[in-house]
Order: sequence, then C-alpha cells, then structure tokens
Amino acid sequence: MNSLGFDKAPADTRVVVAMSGGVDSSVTAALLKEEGYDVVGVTLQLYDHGMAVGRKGACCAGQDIYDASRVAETIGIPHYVLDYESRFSDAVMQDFADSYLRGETPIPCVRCNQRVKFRDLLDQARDLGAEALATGHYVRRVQGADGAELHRAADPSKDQSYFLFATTQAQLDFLRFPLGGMPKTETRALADRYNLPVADKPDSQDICFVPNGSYAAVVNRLRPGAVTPGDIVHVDGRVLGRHEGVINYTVGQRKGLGLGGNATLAVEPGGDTDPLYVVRVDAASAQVVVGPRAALARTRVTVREVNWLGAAAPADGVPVTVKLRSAQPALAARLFLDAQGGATVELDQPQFGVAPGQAAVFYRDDRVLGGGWIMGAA
RNA sequence: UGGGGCGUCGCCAAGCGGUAAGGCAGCGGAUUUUGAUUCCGCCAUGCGGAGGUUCGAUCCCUCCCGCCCCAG
Repeated sequence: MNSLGFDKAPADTRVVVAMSGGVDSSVTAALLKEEGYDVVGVTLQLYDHGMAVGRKGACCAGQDIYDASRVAETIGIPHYVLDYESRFSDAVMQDFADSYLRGETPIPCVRCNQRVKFRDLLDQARDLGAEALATGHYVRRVQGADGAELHRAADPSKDQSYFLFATTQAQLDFLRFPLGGMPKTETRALADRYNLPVADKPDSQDICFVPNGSYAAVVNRLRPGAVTPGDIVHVDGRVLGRHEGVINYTVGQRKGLGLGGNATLAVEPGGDTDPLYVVRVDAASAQVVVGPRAALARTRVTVREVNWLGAAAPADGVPVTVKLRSAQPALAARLFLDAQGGATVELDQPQFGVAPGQAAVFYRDDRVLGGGWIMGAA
C-alpha cells in the first residue's frame, strides 16, 4: 500500500493537489511528486480585484496563481488554472455578506472548503482521473475501522481542523492531507530544500477576498445600501452611542466601541470603569447591545447544520470537547444531537464571546466528531 | 455677585508642598486561513487662566473665567 493508501505504485496513482500559491500547498505538491506520484496541480481562480495583485499571503488570484504555476514548473508537474469566480462568489462571498447583515460572524473559509474546494474541485479532480485530492491543510486523515477519520494536526499550533468540520465522510474518503503530521517549521525547511519560489512567502491569515482587511468595504460593495447605522445599547437599556453598521461587530468584541469612562459605562460616578463588550448583535433593529464581561457568559449553545463524522450516532449527553472559535482551546462539554440535524452543546464552564455564525466543532481527543454552525447561546 | 463646593489626558479618577497613580477609550505591535478574545508597548514638561509666596506648587495666597448647590 502506498503512502496515499492505494495498492499500487505511486507512479500509477494520480493525485490532484489544490495549489493556492502558498507555501503549504506548494510543499504538498512537491512532496507527492518526490514520492513518485502522478501529480496534477490545480489552482482555482476564485476572485479578481485589482488589490489582489502583489498582495502578500493571499490566495487564489493574481500573484498567487502566478506563484502556483511557477511552483508547478519548478517541480515539474502539469498545472491547470480553473475559473471558479462565479461559483466562489455565489457560494462564499454572497453568503459572507448576508451572514454579516444578519448580525452573524461568518467563516468564509469553511464555506469555501465545504462548497467549492471539497465539492466542485473534488469532482473536477475525479474528472481528471485522479484517485485523490490532496491539500495543504494541517489536519490528519486517519484510516479507522469504519473508514477515514478526521483528526487534529500533529502540530497543535497549526491545526486547521476547525475549518474542516463540514467535510463529509464521502469527501474525506477522497481527500489526503500530507502535511498533517509535520510541524510548520518542517514545511518551511522542505520548501527551502525543494527550492520552491514561495519558500519565504508569509503565511496567509486574512480572508482571501478581502483586501487590506477591510471586510466591511466588501460587504458594502456586495450589498450596496444594506449597511445601516444604529444605536449602541447597554444591556440595562440605556442608549450609549451610535455605530455605523451591525456588520462591524461580533459578539465578544471589545475594541472599536469608542465608549469610555464612567459616563458611558453605566457605572455609578466614581465607580470602577470596566470595559464593555458586544453581548448581542440585533440586525433587525440595527442594535449593538453591549455590557460587562459577565454578561457574555454562556453555557448552552445551539447549533444547526451538523455534519457528523463519528461512526455511530452518539448517545444524548456524550462528553466531548468543543471549539467555538478557531483560536480558542477546546472546552469540555456534553453534546445532544437532535432529529432536525441540529444540536445543543452544554458547556461545563461558561464561555465568553460565543458568536452566531462561528462554528462549533466537536472533538473526542484528537478526532473530529463533527460540527455545526452556532445559532445562538444562552 | 449672600453662603458653600468644584475645575488634573477624549471620559472617569488619584495626588493635596518635592517635582503628574490607575481604569475606560484610542494608537502601535504579537497572536490568528474569522478585523473577537488575550497579550505586550505607547498615550498630560503639565494639572481652567493670570499673578504671588517658596529652594521648589497640581497642591498655599490673590484676582479673573467656567460650572454646581443652598439661599434670597
């Protein structure tokens, strides 16, 4: 059995690598090529705006596509650039804008994986005669008794399993993640060793289609006139100020409220001045509700569109750990799946800053059991 | 214009003769395939104004300006 799990020589195994133009996917392609696989590089053109050209650490437009093709040339594999602009716009960007306008905090990267890379690109890979689609994600695919399992990356600081919770079992069967077992430093070292032109390219960390980090401008462009100003209201009912649009806030956010001092903090004169956090975002009334940190405490999280990757349906109240935000540690909780494809998560300890639109991803140790979208919390 | 009180960073607020705490807000950075959280750093040669006393004043005195309260 070869390293991708097939009973034949690597040379007889065609694998498509999704190449973003970044270091990780480039090394993925180079590794597989070195092992002797029949590697085909594919880069999706996802969007195109002037700002993308020359922007560092982005993905899938302009410079990055050029970088991907240079890498393909360097390692000697065929490379195709596919125009996915319209489906990326439909499946990711439009959803992103609508989600924000609903008062949520979307994760476009999950939608992109779920609706574009692991769906359309995966089909495309099959059409190209490939037996697997490999990506540069830091996540491990473990062959278990009941099929492929999704596990956290070996390097916990780079683990991207949170962003892949929506991967279905069928998709997982076809996917491969060669980098899941190595630390980022090794990836960089390999990029050097392979002389990849992107070896020193910085890691991407922004939303790829948002130039300069100004996502509000993107929402404004996609939904002209939909962003409306409103009141900033304290949980006690007092109106403390104005905001330029609900899309600029996420639950748990502290910065950017511009509310300082006792006068606006709803504290008795001379009292302590504690910071205010966004407690709730109400798109219908265009209100941003703020309050002290204690007002953020939540223990019951409701989730929709659950993707279940555990083999068997779990019993009510199974203990799991759950991540409610990508850069937060997994929390001890009990899980209750419902018949409508949703779930309720009961946290052992209150969590602060649970935002609708973010993902709730369930784990048992390193294995991803599934996950869904946060609807609300109490 | 009788009495009393107060005016220190955008907002609060210590200091009350020895050379301007702290919090909030803001700014910068680290972290982050989510502009959250978190963390680190920065943020009043000046304390309503003008004089005076003193080796030295935000702290004492005088006058002025502006608020607030109680009286008429």
